[in-house]
Amino acid sequence: MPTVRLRDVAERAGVSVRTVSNVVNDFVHVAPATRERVHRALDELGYRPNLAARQLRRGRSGVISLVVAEIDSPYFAELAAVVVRAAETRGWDVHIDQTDGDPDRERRMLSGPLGQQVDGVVFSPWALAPAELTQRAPSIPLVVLGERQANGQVDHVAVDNVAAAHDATAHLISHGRQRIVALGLQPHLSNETARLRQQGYRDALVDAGRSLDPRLEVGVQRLHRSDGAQAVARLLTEDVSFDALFCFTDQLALGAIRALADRGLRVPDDVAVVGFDDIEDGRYAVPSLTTVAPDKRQIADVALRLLANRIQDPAAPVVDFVAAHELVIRQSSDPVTIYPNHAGGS
Amino acid sequence: MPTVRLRDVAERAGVSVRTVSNVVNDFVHVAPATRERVHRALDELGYRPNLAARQLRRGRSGVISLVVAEIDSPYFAELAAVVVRAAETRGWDVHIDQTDGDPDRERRMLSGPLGQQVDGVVFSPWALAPAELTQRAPSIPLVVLGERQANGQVDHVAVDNVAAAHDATAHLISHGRQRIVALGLQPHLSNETARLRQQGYRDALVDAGRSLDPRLEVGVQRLHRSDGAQAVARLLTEDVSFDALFCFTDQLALGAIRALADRGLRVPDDVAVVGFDDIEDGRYAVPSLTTVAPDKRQIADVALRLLANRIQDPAAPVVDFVAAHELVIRQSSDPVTIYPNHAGGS
DNA sequence: AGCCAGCCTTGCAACGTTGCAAACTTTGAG
DNA sequence: CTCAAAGTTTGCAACGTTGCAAGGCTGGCT
Repeated sequence: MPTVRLRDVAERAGVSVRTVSNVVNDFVHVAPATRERVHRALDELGYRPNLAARQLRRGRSGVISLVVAEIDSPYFAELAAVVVRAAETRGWDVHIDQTDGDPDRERRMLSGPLGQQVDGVVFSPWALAPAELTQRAPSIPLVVLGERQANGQVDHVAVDNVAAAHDATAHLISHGRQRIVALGLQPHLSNETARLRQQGYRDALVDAGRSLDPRLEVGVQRLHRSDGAQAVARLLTEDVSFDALFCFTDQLALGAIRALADRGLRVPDDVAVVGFDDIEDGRYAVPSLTTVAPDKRQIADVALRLLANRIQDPAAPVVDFVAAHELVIRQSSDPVTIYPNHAGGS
Repeated sequence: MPTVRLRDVAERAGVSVRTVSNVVNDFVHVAPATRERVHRALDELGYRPNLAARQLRRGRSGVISLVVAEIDSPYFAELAAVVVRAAETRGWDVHIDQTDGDPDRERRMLSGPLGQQVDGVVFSPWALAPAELTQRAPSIPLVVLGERQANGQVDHVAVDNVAAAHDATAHLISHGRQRIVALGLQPHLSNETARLRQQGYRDALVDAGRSLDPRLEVGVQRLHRSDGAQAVARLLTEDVSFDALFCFTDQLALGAIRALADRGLRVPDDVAVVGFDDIEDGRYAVPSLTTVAPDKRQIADVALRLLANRIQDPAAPVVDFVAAHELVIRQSSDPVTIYPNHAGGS
C-alpha cells in the first residue's frame, strides 16, 4: 500500500505541492482546468490526507473526545450515538473514552485524553466532585454533561435533576402510593446527580405533606441492573414495606422489576416503578417502564454547539444550559396504560 | 495553557532535546542523574507528548478503529466495552466508528477510517458481502468480526453461527415445540450472519425430521426491538400459528416478547422465545431471556491479538478463529427455570 | 503602449517529534 | 599509560502538511 502524498499527486498532475493542497482544501483562485487535472490525479492515486501531518501543521485535529463512565451502559451508549451523529454534521470525529466511574481516570481525562490530540472534550462525570471540574478546566475546551456545578466556570448541559425527580415522585404520590422508595444513592461517590435526584424526591414528599423515612432511601454500589435487583431483594428480606420505587436510572429500575417478579410481586399493582433516562430497554420491557426522559438529542446538539463556541473563543462567557425532560408514563406505574410509546426504533 | 514541548523541557533541564526524548521513551543509556533531572523538568512543566508529531515521525498512531453498525445497540456497546478494555492492555486507544448498517459507509471505513490515522481496524460488517471485504483488505491491517468469508483472505473471529443456531433451535424442539419461527432474516442486505443462522435453524428442523415452512421464516428491516415487535404483531394478525420464536438477536427477542405480552400471550407457556447475543437486558428481562451467548471477552482478546500480529507482520498467514458460544437457558424457553444467571453485573 | 489589479501558482519554512549516526566521555583491559 | 569498548549525549534531517508572502500571468483601463 504505497502511501500517497501531496507530492506524488503534484508530480502526476504537473503542478506544485502547494496547488494540490489548495485544491484539496477547496481554496479559491484555482483555475478550473488545473483543479480538474489535480482532481483526476487525486482520484487516480487514491490520495488520502495524512491527518497527523495536517493536525501538526494546523494545530487542530477535528477530533473531540466523549468521556463517559461506561460505554456499555445503555444510557451512555445512546448518548454516544447521538453525540457521534451530531459531531458528524460539524465535520468532527468522536473519540470515546471510558472511565469505569473511577475518579482517578476521570481526573486524568480532564487534563486531556489522547495528548493534545483532541480539540475539545465532552465530559460526563460520574465520580468527580464539581469543584474538581472547575479547577482543572482551563487546559482544554470542555463541556460538562449532567451534574451541576455551583459556580459556573465550565460550560454545562443537564436536565433539571431536582425538578425531574420531583415530577417522578409527585406522579407516584398522585397515584396514591404511600411508601415510595428512592433507589440509587451513591454515598461513597461524589456523585452530584444522585444527590440532586434525592433532593427532588424529598422535596416532592415534603410538598405533599409526607414525612421522610431514611429506610426508604436506598444506596447502591453501582448502577447496573444487578444493583437494582439486589437492593430490592434486600428491602424485601428486611421487611421494609413499600408500594413504589423511584429509581435513579432505568437500569436500576429494570433490575428492580426483575427482583420483584421473582418474589411474585406484581408491577404496578403491588409496586409501582419509575426510572430515569428513557433507555430503549425500558420502552420494550414487560411491563414497559415509566421514566424521566431527558432530551438526549438536544443535550448532544447543545453540548457540541457550546464546545464549538468554546474552541473558537476560549474567553466566551460560560453557559449553563438546562435541557428539556419529560415524564413518560408507561405501564410500570399506571395500570391503565396499555402499550404506549411503542414507536421509536433505536 | 502554554503547550509544553520537548524543547521547553530540554531548556529547563539543561540538556538537549534529544535527551529528553530519550528519557520520555525510556531509552537505555541515559545517566541516572540526567534522567532524574529531566523527569523533574517533565513534571514541573507538565509535559504531554504531541501525538500528532509523534505519529508523523513514527508512522504509527497507537490508535485502532472499531467499526460497528451502531454503538447504541447493546450487543455492539458491550462488545465495544470489552474491546476498549482489551486494547488498553496493549497500550492502544480505540476509535469507534458507526456505519448505521449502511453499505457505503462500511465500504468507506474499509479503505481506512480517519485517514492513515489508525494502525488497524476491527470491523464488524453488517451489510457488506464477504467478497467485498477480501477485495479491499490490503490497504490496512484488518480483523473481521462475525460473518464468515469463504476464502480466508482476512483474519477473522466469529462464533459458529450455524452450530449456534442449530443448538438454539434443537433446544426448542427438544422442549416439544412444534411450530418454530425464525425471526431476523435480512433478505435486502448481504447480511451473511443472518443467512448462517437461518441455515442452522433449517438444519436443526431437518435433523429432527421436521418440514420447513416458509411462512415461519420472517424477515425484518432492521434489528431493533421495534422490528421484533412489529414482526410478531404481523404474524398474529396474519393468523400464522406458532409456539416458539428463535430470534437472531436478543433485541428482536425482547421486542417480540413485548408484542406477545400485549396480545395476552404468555412466555414461555404459549410461546417460547430464544434470542442471540446475551445482552445484559436479556438477563434481567421478565421473563429472563434464553439466548446464545458468544464469548465476547474471547472475541475481543483474539481479535486484538490477531490485529497485533497482522500489524507486525502483514504477510503472516491468515487466521480464522471460531469463538466459543454457549446456549444459556432461562425462563423464556423453560417454565422450570426460576431465576438463573442472576449474577454478573455488566 | 503602459500600467494596475486581480487572478493564479509557487517556494520556503515550520508544526513537534524521533531515526540516524557522529561525537564526546568514561571505564577497563593489556 | 594507551587504546578499545562501552556508555552517554548531541545535531541534523525528515515525517506530510499548510501559512505566508512573493512571483508570474492575464486582461482591462487609460
